[in-house]
Formats: sequence, structure tokens, C-alpha cells
Amino acid sequence: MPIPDPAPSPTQCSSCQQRHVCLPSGMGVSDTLPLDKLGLKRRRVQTGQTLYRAGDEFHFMYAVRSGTFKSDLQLADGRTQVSGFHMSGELMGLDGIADGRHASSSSALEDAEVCAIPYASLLELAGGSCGNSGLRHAINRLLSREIVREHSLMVMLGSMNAEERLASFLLNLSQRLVARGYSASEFHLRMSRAEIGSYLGLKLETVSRTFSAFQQQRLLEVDKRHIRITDISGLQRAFELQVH
Amino acid sequence: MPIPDPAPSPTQCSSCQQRHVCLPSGMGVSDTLPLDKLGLKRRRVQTGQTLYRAGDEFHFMYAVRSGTFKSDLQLADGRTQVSGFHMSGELMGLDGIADGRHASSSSALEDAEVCAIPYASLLELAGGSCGNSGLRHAINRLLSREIVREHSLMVMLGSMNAEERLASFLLNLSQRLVARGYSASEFHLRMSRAEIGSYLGLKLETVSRTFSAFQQQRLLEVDKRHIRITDISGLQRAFELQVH
DNA sequence: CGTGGCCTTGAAGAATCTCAAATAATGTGG
DNA sequence: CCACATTATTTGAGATTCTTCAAGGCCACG
Repeated sequence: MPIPDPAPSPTQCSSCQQRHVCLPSGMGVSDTLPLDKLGLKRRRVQTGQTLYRAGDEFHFMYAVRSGTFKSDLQLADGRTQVSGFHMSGELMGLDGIADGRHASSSSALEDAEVCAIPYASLLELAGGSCGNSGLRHAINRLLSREIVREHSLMVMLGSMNAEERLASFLLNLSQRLVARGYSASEFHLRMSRAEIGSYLGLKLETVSRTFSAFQQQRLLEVDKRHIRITDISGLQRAFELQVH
Repeated sequence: MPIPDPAPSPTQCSSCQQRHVCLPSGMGVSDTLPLDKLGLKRRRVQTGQTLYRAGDEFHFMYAVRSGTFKSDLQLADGRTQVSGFHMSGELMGLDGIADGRHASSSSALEDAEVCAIPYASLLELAGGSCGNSGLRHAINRLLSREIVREHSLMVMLGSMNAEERLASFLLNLSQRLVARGYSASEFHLRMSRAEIGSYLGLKLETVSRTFSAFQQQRLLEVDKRHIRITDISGLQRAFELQVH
């Protein structure tokens, strides 16, 4: 029962609150202004609703305006693996450029809103002014950043134990929340234990046990999805890879 | 004892053997021709030598002309994790765009040769003709493909057991070799058990044991680094994720 | 022919998973 | 507003997979 999206007024990148983390990030003002010409449409997505599915034709990248998303990959046998959580200012759907179809699915973990960025227009804009290398570089950088983000994920999955993975996950969340003006030490998880587990390559029971272990070590206070980090540096120690 | 690189004559993309898999891949001829203007320099890299290191300033992307490379990520404690193996036509160094420094290191597993692609020139070329959206799209697609490639790695590391990982690795290798005109079923591994293990998130002993297990199951014949796949579809079954 | 690197194999140990059950939180329909 | 079904989370105990430690073999190379 998808509810038709209302169509709010177009959005200007140059005056957007998220411009420092979003698409315009790192671009000079002169490069940012042309982005306003895109006349980005917004779209609301309710909790649990899907923004796009793996296999869908790729036409838009999406920038999170508010709320939280998860993206997941489909495995051959139908199961899924969470490949990322996305908060305001972060871009989603970059994997669709590769072959014109989305390679992952994205759905909202809470009521959310996105900007839909038409890829074709962006491509045009990046060359149209016959010298907008700032925008071209910015786009490349965004894609490259996604590669780097996945690098750390690979390291996590390939070389870390359960405690290191969860600590790394929480510290990363904390960092991104701070960048958005929220508390570094106290926050509400938008995702379930199962989703965290899928993301970290662990079973949900292991995630739950590791939360309990951190609590016993007085690193965290955990009340369901409410987290309070009581010992950040201790957590950072847990995150540092142990030498075996 | 690095040996100074000879400087062979510049290379033309439009007439290159690798053009169908490399940078020009998927571009029309009209988009490919301008690439020749880059006047790409080649560089020889001997077995074991490093092409670039994590932290080095990023100026070039590299296309493999011949030979095989591995790239690896540095962990906080100094250890490394292999993040990819690269063969002819494949691009390396894309993670450096993100912040102007290489995020991984690359070294040759056998004597090799690369084309060095100056990023700045490429950026210029992508807009200079005031309408070269084909090239812009091609660059984005290359970056996006790298994202998709890392997706499958993440699935492998997050959801597969040792047999599935090794089977998936061998089948992927086989596929890429076929695309280059080599045998699908018989090939020589350029990397050690330890390097395979690092890539697959396994210890070298586990890799070795899994090779032995495949041999006992009559899926492979293994003689050190020489591999003969005797039952491709059996291997594909092992690769398909088991439903537990 | 000895040395070092790489690979294989065994046995014991550790980490994580599976299965199971209890509890808490949430939503539903009456 | 309550009874009930459903979902999320925690925790325990045993099974499984992978790792660790250790030893030995093979091969290339000086």
C-alpha cells in the first residue's frame, strides 16, 4: 500500500543545511551555485518503506535530508545483507551507475525525507559550463569516498572479532552523530540487533552478547536501543585491533 | 633497490588490446579517441615492487597492461589485508580520489606493466570538449563498478563460510581469465596461500585445508599454485550459499 | 647440499553459531 | 482498556567452524 509521495517545492543546494556533508561538500561556492539549477525534488519515505530495490533502473542518486536508511545487498539464495546505514547528508544509490540498475536496495528505518538527484542532469551539469571541473571532481570524490567507506567495512569483516566490530560500529555512529550536532555518547539506535548483526557479519545473538559484555566492562549502558557510552577511550581500545 | 623505470613510448587507448575492459570500456569510439591525447606513459614494475603506497599523494590511476597486482589495506596496528587482485585491463588507485592520497598500496605479484593515467588530465579531458558526457559517465561507471566489486567482497566476508569463499574466489578468477582468452579450468595462481587467506578473511592453513577438501571432493586438482577445475558446476554449487 | 620460503596436515583450543527458552515490548481486535 | 498474538531482546548450553600451535615435507636457489 505505497502512499503517493507529496511533491514539496524544489530544494536549493546552496542554502541547504546539509551542504557541508552532502553533494556540495568540498566544492567552492562558485561550483555549488549551479547545483541549484537541478531543482531537486524531495520525497518522503515512511518507516519500513523502500526507496529503491536492487534491479530497479537507476535514474536518481538520493541524498538523505532527514531520517535514517539502511541499504542491503541480495544474496543468491534470497537472503539479504545490510551494507550500510545512512543518515542526513549522506548519498545513496551510487552503485547504480555501474550498469544502470541499482545493485542494492534502500529502505527507511524511520520516517525520512530524501532529495532525488537525477543522474543525467548531474552528468550534463558537470560539463555544460565547459569548465566545471570542480563539480566533476566532487562527483568522483563522492564515489571514491564510498569505495573508501567499503574498505573499512572489508577490514572490519575480514580482520576483526565481534567486540572490535561492534566497538567500531558504535564509534563510527557516534562520530557521524557528533558531526550532525548530536551527542557523541548518548543516542538511540534506529536498527535492530539483527540488522546490526547482518551489517557486522555476526548473528543477532552475538551482537546482543557483545552489548552485554561491553556493559559488564562498564564501557556502555544499554537499554534496548538506547545507548550511553560511558568510556569512549575504553571502547577505542576495544576497537584497536588486538595483536595476537 | 628500486630500479629506475625505463620510459617507453606513450600509449594510444584507441588501439590498445585492453580497450574493451579498460578505461574506454563501454564508450563509443568518438569518446575513446580523445583519450589518445592523454599520451599515457607506461611503467614497468618488477615482482614484489610497489606501485604506490597508502598515504602517497594521489596523481595517477593505473591500468594494468600485463602481469598481476595485489592491493592491500593497512590496519591500525600495522598489519595489512589484501583488498584485491588485479589483472590486465583493470584499474587501480581509484580510492585515492577521495582525499588526494592513496588509501591502499599496490604491488606486483609478477613482472608487470601499467599505464599511468594522470587524474588531472582526465578531469580536464572530461569537460574540455564541452560535451564529453560519454567520458564523464565512463569515469563514474568505473568508480561505481569498484563499489559493486567491493559489495560482493563484503557479502563474501560477511555471509560465506570457508568453502564458499574459496569457491567464489576461484570462479571469479576463472571468469576473468576467460574474458582474457585464457582457459577457464586451468590456471596458475600468482598469489600465495597467505595472500588468498588475507583476501578471503581466512588463515592460510584454512585456505590450504579447503583446497585439500575440494580436491577430495573431486572438484579440483591442485598442485601448489597450479589449479585445474575438474567440476565447475560442483564448484558453483559449493559457491551457492547454503541455506542453514 | 643446506637453507629458507611455502605449503600441508594434525590436534587442541577459542570464537561464534545454533537451538532453545524466558522476558519484555508492541500492536491488534474485541 | 484488556487479552492475546507478535516481535525484539537476552541468556544458556552444546555444536560447529575456524584458528592456533606445532611438525614435517617439498622445492628453488645459492
